[in-house]
Amino acid sequence: MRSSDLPQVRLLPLFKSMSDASFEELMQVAYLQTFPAQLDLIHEGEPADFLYVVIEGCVELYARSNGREATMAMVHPFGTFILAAVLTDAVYLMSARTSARSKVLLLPSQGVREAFQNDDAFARSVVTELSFCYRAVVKEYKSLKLRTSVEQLANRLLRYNRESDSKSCTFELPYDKKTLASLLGMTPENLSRAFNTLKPYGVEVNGSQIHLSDLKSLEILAKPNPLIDERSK
Amino acid sequence: MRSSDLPQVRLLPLFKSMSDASFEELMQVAYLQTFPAQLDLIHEGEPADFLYVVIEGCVELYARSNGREATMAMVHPFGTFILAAVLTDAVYLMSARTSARSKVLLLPSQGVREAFQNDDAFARSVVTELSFCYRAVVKEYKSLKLRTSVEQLANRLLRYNRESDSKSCTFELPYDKKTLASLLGMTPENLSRAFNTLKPYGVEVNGSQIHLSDLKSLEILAKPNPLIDERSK
DNA sequence: GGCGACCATTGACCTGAGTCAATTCTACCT
DNA sequence: AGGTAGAATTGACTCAGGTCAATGGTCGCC
Repeated sequence: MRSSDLPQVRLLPLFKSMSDASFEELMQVAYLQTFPAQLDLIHEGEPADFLYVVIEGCVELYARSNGREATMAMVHPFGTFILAAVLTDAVYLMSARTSARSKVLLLPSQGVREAFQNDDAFARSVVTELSFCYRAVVKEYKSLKLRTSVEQLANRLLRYNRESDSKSCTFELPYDKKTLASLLGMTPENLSRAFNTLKPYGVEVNGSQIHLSDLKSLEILAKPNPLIDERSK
Repeated sequence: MRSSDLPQVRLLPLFKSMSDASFEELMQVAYLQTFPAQLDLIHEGEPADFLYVVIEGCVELYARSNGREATMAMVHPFGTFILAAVLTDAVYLMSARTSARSKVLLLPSQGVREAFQNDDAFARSVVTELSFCYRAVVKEYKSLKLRTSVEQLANRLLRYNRESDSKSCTFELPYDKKTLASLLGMTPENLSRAFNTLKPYGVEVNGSQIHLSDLKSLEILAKPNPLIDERSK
């Protein structure tokens, strides 16, 4: 790992309050690598050798079973993945591939567990991050169980709009539609139809450009729920 | 809390390696209560005032949104719930009600967070428990996304059979069928039909008694996956 | 013992979503 | 500019699962 990258990493929430000693020790065995898009990083079932931190780009977590594949989550800077497996020295439950060209920090599990033991501040950051990931999955699970496809898409669009700081109600979809469909638990065909269903509610689609011309009516349909849709809650 | 209950609690994985001092401090503000069945304990959206540990009985975690309700998980002795909300001082994401008459330990959030800060052994147990809960939800989420209703039911039956130590392939359903249906993400009517679909695979139902007379063939249908169905992985 | 409430089951029907196939669109490559 | 591969869309069809309604079963309670 190049020392010029260190300051950037040092400031991440996960490492910010760590002692200098633990940080240096951990970074001595860490790798910071840039991967092209669509590269498989890990496979479910493998022992958790590394903790991953996304520094740039975007990583897709997915899983396979019964002959099917589904996108489980997308990880953006500066999220981690597979923290629970690393801490309990278990196997990965999900596979991961880069969705775009991405810069990723790899921390050997053993080192993470040692730092966790030795550095209380780090331990606290880890618990915060773990709780955050946990709650994020619970929200996804709730969304899938309690909403129809159209409601899921509507809420997703409202969320992307909220998170794009533009006031114009226009934004880019962060992933291609195939990935978005899998993330929402549907087929690309059905996503396409869901967009059509939302047309009367002011959802205008042009490639990956979305414009929401009638927020009020879209919200009535979507019934957004902070306990599902707000990242921070 | 009665002091006669203390030894039992002291031996739980979560508290076993805690220092005597921290344990006593935490227990001084704890409640151990027995609740009748079908009693609401907490509601999603409320601030996380307590961490809950199920000592006896069974607690159902459920959520509501968009006019629907779904069972998210069942908690058995000696599982905890709402740990992530307590640690991050957030609101509950799920509601909880007793499914049977249950003995539950209530630990004030503030006390848990203090013990977490002051007692490293406890902090480690907490992280283990949190990771375990996290991975359990990921498995549920995978199951829901990757399996049909019938596959879900088949795997659930195989699991209950595995966990009942009887060699006879006969066991009791742990909850009533309504709850099981909601847990598996379907209606009671459809659960009933799913049982019928499984009849040719040796699934014999008599009220809440289940007998599996052809494990081989059921497994071929279910395609069990350790990364979804094994609690310990 | 009989009543009532609730759960479970079954059937008929409907709807949402997946599948398959054909077509269009887009981006990229030469 | 033309060609190609992959993505997105559309239509027709199928199927899984939900809804509604009727019936049967079980349990607790008076």
